[in-house]
Amino acid sequence: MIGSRQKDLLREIVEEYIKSARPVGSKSLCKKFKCSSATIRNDMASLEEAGYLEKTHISSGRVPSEEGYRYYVDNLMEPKKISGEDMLKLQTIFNNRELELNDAISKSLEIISDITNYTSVVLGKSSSDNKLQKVEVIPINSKQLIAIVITDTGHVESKNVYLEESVSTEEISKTTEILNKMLIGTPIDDVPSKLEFDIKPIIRNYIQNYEVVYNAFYSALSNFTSNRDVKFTGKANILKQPEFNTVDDVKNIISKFESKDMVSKIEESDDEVKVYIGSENEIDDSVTVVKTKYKVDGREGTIAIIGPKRMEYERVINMLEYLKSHIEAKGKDE
Amino acid sequence: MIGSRQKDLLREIVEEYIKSARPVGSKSLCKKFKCSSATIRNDMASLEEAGYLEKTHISSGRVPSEEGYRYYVDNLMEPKKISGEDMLKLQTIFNNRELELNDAISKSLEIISDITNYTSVVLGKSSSDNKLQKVEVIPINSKQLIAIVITDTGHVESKNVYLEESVSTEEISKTTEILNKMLIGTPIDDVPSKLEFDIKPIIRNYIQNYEVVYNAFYSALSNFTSNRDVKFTGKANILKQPEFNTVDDVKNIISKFESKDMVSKIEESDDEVKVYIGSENEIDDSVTVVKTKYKVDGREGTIAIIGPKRMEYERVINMLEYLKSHIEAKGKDE
DNA sequence: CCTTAGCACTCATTTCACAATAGTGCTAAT
DNA sequence: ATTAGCACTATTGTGAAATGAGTGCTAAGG
Repeated sequence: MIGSRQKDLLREIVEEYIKSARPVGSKSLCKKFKCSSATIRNDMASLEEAGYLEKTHISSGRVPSEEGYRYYVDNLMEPKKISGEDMLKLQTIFNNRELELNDAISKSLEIISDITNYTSVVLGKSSSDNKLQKVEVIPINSKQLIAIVITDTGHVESKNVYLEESVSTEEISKTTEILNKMLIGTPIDDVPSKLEFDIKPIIRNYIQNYEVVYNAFYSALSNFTSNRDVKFTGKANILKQPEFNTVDDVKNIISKFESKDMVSKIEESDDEVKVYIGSENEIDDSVTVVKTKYKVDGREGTIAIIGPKRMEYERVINMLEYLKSHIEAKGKDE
Repeated sequence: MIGSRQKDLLREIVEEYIKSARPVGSKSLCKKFKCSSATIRNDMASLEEAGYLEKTHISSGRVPSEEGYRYYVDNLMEPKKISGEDMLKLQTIFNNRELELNDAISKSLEIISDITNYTSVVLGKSSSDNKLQKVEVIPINSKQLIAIVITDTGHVESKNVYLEESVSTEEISKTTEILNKMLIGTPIDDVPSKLEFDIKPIIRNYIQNYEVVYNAFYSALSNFTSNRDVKFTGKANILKQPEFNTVDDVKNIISKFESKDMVSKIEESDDEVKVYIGSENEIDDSVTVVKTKYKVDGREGTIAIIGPKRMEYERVINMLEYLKSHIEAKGKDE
């Protein structure tokens, strides 16, 4: 248990450190707490004992520990409204009806990244409860087709289909007809199994060279589900943060950003804005990831901000909340 | 004019520096040239006079200047075949018939980036001489449609269309019919002007609320031309090069990579593999960009390798040539 | 029991001097 | 044209000394 003045002290230290990026010494807090540096030092010692503060070396000022930030985020931070200035910059984007939702999201994150000097990430995918609305097949030549899948929410994806052997036009259109008849309304995730168990037996009866056709369509239609994309904005911005002041730090964080399995590391399943400090996230111990899931008709995804642990938490959390709500509002009236 | 031994010397110095990344001293070259370090020094002085060599400080060994690299690439480098090892790694990718061309390109560049520790870039766009093959329009609700454009080479793009006011289904399908009748076979670049001058007058006669419909389709169909995409692979790899050994160097090059107008900086219009050393390229004075344009039915683009000026020129040039020819070969038989 | 003044102590940072090293340019001799 | 010899010069590394910010602890006072 820590006392009430100690809470104030912890808050003050965290906020000061967020501003200055320098260890906070006892003397600098005297005026604010109207007491001597020795008193502050005593409280600091308790807070260190409790695990909320750390020293960089034996005679340095104090720096928040991971637990310190966590305590600050959970208990001390006062939920401010998003600042008028920040809001203004984001607003213009969402007021622009011309902009498509995806572009609006990208643009917003660009702005957030620029004004905060953190890195932002958007991960999008088509919602798994999308339903298939139509399959179009367009022949390019005797061995190549294009399959186009449209979902009920207006998402379109196309895929080239290569046939091992030539197949007649009638057989293709026959297959397409069957596919449409049987697949319309099917959730996109269920398409592969439906193809295998319901469609395959039927095609077999109608189509001569059914294996060739079936295989081609199977590979074309079953890859739609896992379509995700990670987009980073402002990788260079986070490097402006003073924590990245050695070559190795910089190289390390850039490599982490390039990592292949970023999707799984970023993806968030919680609707709230969540904060993952240091070792709580999978990217890197030296950063904090603030993220949330958004969901609008037909699409869902994660938006995230990556910054140093010494991050402007209220500001970032507020901006993400604001952004999430605007994405979802804009999504609805599109 | 520089003499024959001096050419050999320049070649030797460039190659040694490429290997070691350290200024090359006169003593280290005695055995190779069977003469004393003083002789080498004399020749070095001439080469420096001629602008091909530089010193990092008054008493350091020599380093190639930009002109030195240029001379090396143009006159001294002996065009080797691509090494068996390098080739093997790339071959397996192009032998895999499953892989789509775009994926094959990405994968190859990933490999090149990994084995060389340089950064690679692919910039793709649909070829400007593509022709429109079909326009599909699919209604989502009374105010939203999806327009799908397919080109003769099998490229598909879709765009959401928002109508300002509700328009009847018949009017939409009527418009679609007109569009298809008049636009099939039109080069994709010519679509906007054809819309304005040929189609608009016709729609006016058939469609009641023609302005709403026309505007929606115009904005949907005229944005297809400029669809390009830059994809970097291995941004972190180039940082392994010893030239990036200060925080500022690293931050600087990463910022350059993030720059918005990368498309124009990377895009190459020459079919040959071209080398842009230092200030010859638009990215950054400290790097060399080796790039070439590739062109296959329906698509064209640029592949590029970015490395330090101290780059393994023959190797990179060979790999790019190899890659380009394989891309174009694979493109043909798809 | 909480607060505070005082003091000894620690560690990071900066500065300076000094030696070692690797290279050059120049001159004079071959 | 080549080379041996020598003076000269930056860079790199090392170690010692000075500075400064900040702590922990003790003892005294509310």
